[in-house]
Amino acid sequence: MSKRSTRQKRAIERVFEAAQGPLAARDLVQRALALGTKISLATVYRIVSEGVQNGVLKIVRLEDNVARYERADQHHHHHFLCERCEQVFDIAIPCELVAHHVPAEFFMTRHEITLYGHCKECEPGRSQRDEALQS
Amino acid sequence: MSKRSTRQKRAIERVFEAAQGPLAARDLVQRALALGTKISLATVYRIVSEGVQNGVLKIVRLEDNVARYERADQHHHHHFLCERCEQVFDIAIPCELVAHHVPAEFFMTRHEITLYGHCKECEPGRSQRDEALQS
DNA sequence: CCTTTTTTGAGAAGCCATTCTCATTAGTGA
DNA sequence: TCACTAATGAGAATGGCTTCTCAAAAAAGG
Repeated sequence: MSKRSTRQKRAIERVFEAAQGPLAARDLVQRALALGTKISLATVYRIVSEGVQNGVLKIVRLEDNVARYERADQHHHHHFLCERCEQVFDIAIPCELVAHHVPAEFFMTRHEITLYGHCKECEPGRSQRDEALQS
Repeated sequence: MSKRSTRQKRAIERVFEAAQGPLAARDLVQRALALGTKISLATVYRIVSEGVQNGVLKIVRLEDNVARYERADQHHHHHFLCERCEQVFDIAIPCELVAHHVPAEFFMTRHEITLYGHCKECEPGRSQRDEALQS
């Protein structure tokens, strides 16, 4: 479907390579910008949609109602959502037992374990997003 | 805050007593109706909002981005989302280990384990919601 | 039963992530 | 470099859950 290589696509690719967890559209814009590539939200959505269709990317949805995207080639893992900076980090938790505790009347196809709390960078008090808004 | 006992509030209370898992606003309307009490979405939202403020109810958000509500007095448990009928069921999974596998740079305040698949009532093929739309 | 005041219902409005539109920009192959 | 298209950007539009508005209904206390 994608016929041309563009600066924007290359930037998004680099952003995903450096990512430590799934990224929302707005994060992708921000990080591409940080790499020196101007890109719009519309373009980000176009690029990740195609990635999802190709099977290159996977969508991760947590309870804050924004779609995040991660590379599909990673091994199984879980997520930690920092409720201050709203960043998501990949985490490994052994989950063999999950399957063993599913009642017989359910057919499980997949599971998600999500941790909530705050990350190292975030001090208690106010969110980084708040800080960003003030400066 | 709530000063009067109304048919609607009593119905919602009964619905929560019979529930096997968290319920979305539209489910509450439906089930209250099934009990013979007409109620509007607006009223349901008002009632559950107050319940959440009082600490009687808790909000559960899964990846389908609708708020569901459950009684706050339950012991810790997890959820199974049937991707056909979109109902959520309570499930118990031992989760002591979760806390032990959190990397030191994170401060976890809570966790969620969510299972996805389909429930007993739902045969593969099409969703119950689709069926409901057709009839 | 009556009055007072809260609650409800229906639909409009709000909110926000995501998608669409279309004029402009920029890959690509020659 | 040129011409041809595909891709992008800005902002408008969409969609769906949730909240608001306000006139009408219904608790509650005489």
